[in-house]
Amino acid sequence: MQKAPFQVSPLAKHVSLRERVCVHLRDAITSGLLRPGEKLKERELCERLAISRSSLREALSSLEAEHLIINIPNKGPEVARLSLREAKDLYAMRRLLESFAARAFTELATDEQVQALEATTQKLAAAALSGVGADVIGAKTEFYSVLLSGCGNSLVQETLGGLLTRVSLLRATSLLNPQRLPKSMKEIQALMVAIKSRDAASAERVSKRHLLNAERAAIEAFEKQLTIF
Amino acid sequence: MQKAPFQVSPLAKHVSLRERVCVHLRDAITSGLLRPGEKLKERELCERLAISRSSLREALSSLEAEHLIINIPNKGPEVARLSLREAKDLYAMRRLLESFAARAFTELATDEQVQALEATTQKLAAAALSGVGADVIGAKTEFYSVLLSGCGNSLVQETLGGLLTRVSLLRATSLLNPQRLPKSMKEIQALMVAIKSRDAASAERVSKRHLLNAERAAIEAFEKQLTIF
DNA sequence: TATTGACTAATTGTCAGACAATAAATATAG
DNA sequence: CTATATTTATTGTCTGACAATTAGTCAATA
Repeated sequence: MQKAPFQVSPLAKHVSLRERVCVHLRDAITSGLLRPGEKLKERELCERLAISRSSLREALSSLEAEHLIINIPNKGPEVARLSLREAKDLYAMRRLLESFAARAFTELATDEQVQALEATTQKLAAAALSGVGADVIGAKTEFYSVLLSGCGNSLVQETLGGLLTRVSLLRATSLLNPQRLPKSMKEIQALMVAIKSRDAASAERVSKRHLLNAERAAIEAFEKQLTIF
Repeated sequence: MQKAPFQVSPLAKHVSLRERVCVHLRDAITSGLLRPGEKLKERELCERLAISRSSLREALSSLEAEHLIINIPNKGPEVARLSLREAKDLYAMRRLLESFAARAFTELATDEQVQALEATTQKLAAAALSGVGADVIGAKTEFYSVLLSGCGNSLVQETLGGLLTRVSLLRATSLLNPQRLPKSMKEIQALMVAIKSRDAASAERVSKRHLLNAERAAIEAFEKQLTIF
């Protein structure tokens, strides 16, 4: 080695097992591998993850605090399910935080960050056209990652990130219809325009409208889904 | 020297021990019994709470997810400390959520709920005059309890509740100066007026202004505190 | 004196196993 | 076929263990 690294990569083993388990389960939930309402048996999970019950239960405690799972006393944890009421509350709050983030990003982001956001928007557009669901989800995640990290408020960043994770609980119930995708895409591009022209007030407005539409579509799908049963 | 040993209240046997420990530690933190930066030794806590390490660590996992404590790898958990940056972020988000709650309460609350809020406001005013800190804190907690439970969005209710809990981390560092109390009180009464007259837009405005002032005072105290060292 | 280094003690992260309490599943009686 | 009794599975909690890491001690040396 020419020169020793100034700082050895702080990743990997120095991350506690509990944290790694958290991440793993979180991913499994958002990716739909674990579905809402699915029961999580401790013993089974321990075996599949090759960890002890202590570590698993600590991770579950954290996830429960994030509302990704709920713990039913003496019955055990299961993947959280969103009721219509909760979905509405979630969207209301998301509207609040996300329009704030959009405005703040417009005001604070560096030109490079705006450019990076533009890049993810184009990637998202491409994915939307290609019709590959996984790509759309990935691009959307990336879009929000850039937007949130440039909003200048890491609390909002984290909280909104958590909300988006929970929204993915709806996806697993296929409540986000691809039918809306083109319209949604146009709204996001409108937001991008507002951001590029550094029009904060407009960005906030456009973002709010976008989320109102998204909520309406989700609620509609939700109710349609309920009438099936 | 150890303080008086706390003990987990034995009430409600059907509530898990982990949950009771969570509540207990949360109270200890918000009440200032455990101060920001204070180290939490597992063994010691186990003894004082008379519980096993498993239960304690599960509770700590939850509290860490709430940002009430932070876990330093291989060193153990300690009560969270708020940086200036974090305090600012926190106030920004609080402004967002609390003004929303004020507006929503004004629009949605029943007359009984408005009356209940009015009652807590008067209790708060009395406490402010009496000058007993604990009473003020108690009344304020009650005020927010009524306000939030009437805002029609339990997610906002819970999230904002969590923020308020974290704000109490500043109190422990005596960053909330009683000097501002009279002015703060007037602002709250102005909010109450807006709510009683069912003027939602005004309630939102007044709430926002109130929080801007509160933030300014907190930041000022924060910086003054820093210059001491 | 201050720095280095080695030794010791304390604390955390993780595991394995135990057991009572509770819920689910099954069998048995009416 | 319903209702009760019994078995079984699973959770909630406790105890004890051990390696890995950190903190504290203290002597040796430059």
